[in-house]
Amino acid sequence: MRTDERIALAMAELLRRQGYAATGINQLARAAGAPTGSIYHHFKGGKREVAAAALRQTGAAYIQLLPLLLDPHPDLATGVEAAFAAAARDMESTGWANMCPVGVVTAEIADVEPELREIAAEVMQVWVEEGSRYLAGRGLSEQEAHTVIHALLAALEGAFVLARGMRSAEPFLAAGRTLAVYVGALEAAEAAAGPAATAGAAGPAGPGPATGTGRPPTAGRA
Amino acid sequence: MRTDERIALAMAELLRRQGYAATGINQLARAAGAPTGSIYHHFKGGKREVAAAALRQTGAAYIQLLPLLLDPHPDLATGVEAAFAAAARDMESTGWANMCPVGVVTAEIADVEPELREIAAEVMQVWVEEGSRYLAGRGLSEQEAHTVIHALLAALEGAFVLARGMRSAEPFLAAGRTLAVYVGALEAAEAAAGPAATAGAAGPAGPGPATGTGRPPTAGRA
DNA sequence: GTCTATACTCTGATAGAC
DNA sequence: GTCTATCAGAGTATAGAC
Repeated sequence: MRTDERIALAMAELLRRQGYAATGINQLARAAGAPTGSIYHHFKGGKREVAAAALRQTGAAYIQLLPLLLDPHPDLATGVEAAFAAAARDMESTGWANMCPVGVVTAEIADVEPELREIAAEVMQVWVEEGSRYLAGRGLSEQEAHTVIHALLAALEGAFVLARGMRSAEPFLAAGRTLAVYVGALEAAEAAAGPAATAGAAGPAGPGPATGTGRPPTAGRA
Repeated sequence: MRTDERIALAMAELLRRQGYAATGINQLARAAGAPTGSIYHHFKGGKREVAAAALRQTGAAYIQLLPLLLDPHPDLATGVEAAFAAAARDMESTGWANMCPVGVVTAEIADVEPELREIAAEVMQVWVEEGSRYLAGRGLSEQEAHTVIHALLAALEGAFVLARGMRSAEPFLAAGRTLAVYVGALEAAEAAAGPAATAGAAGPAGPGPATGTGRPPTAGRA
């Protein structure tokens, strides 16, 4: 692996464990196996530029997990619930430390480091765009895909925080269940209304398992 | 206001804007209007002890908002949606900076400051207990109250993070809508099953507005 | 490109006068 | 209890040999 890649990767790992302010250049150099001089050679902007590269890198990697986790499940609802359970297992196996660096940095220093906040915003915007495009491809309307991806990302980042504090999988499981129910109701409604409009890659995609009431959850609430 | 209260309050304010590591003692002294010596007089544990006091203080204050925000609404569903909308407005009015200090500190330094993580865990545990007790008092079963409060807290903390990064109210609105739909379905189910068991403080508490299908969202999913 | 040595600033914390 | 002066150490960043 190239040196600059090693440095950015080490930074991402440190960011999600201790945040930006608590991460020092010397510590980063040790973790990356490179002297401090190399860091400033590859990243003339110093610590901030390394963090920026780390955020972009992990942001791009994270959104690829969405199709990877949801594609195997024929209906979105069970896929969402399984994805949250998988996130819980992953975090528990790392001692409740493996949070998302983008979330950590945004929470920590959004106001004091405007440049990093801007990058976090770009990353999140990509999450929303690619995520809602994927969900639309799975049969949700554009508007509902937009709502679901926002709620999903919020629930995920928040579950990271709560699970990390309480050292419990329950935030993930509860968030996964409520979202799965919401998405399941949407899917049932779309299937009942017009399954012809969106010929997704999934096979039969009939109504849910034993829950096919075909009732949308009060589409236009507010 | 007493000096130690002023110090803890100033710390809470700094914590939610820049996190723990980036907040210095001198900055805290300036913000609290007290010299550094006073800080160590009132908090012999130094910076860490001040942060601990700030977390406990704001944690206790935040959970009181739950009944305050939900009591005015006869059904939980609209109350939840309104509460998330209120949080979005509050955050927007402060330039997307007013995050929850407990969430910030937990995300930032849960692993590097075990003592503060422990305190955050205690605060969150109180949130879960008092929150689920309140929700049970509003008619949810104990098990569902437990699930809803976990999902609600996760969605809230996560919405803070996303909204702060993207400077958008949408994470709050989307999270509020999905949770409101979930809670609304629960309420409709309970009302249809047996409205006698839980004689809450609410009045008629009939089925939801124009959505009274009385269909539980697949109670025992997993 | 890699690595060492160092300059300069700021940190948390303390001692002690008032 | 309040406040000032100061310490020892860690922080980022840089200069320059290899």
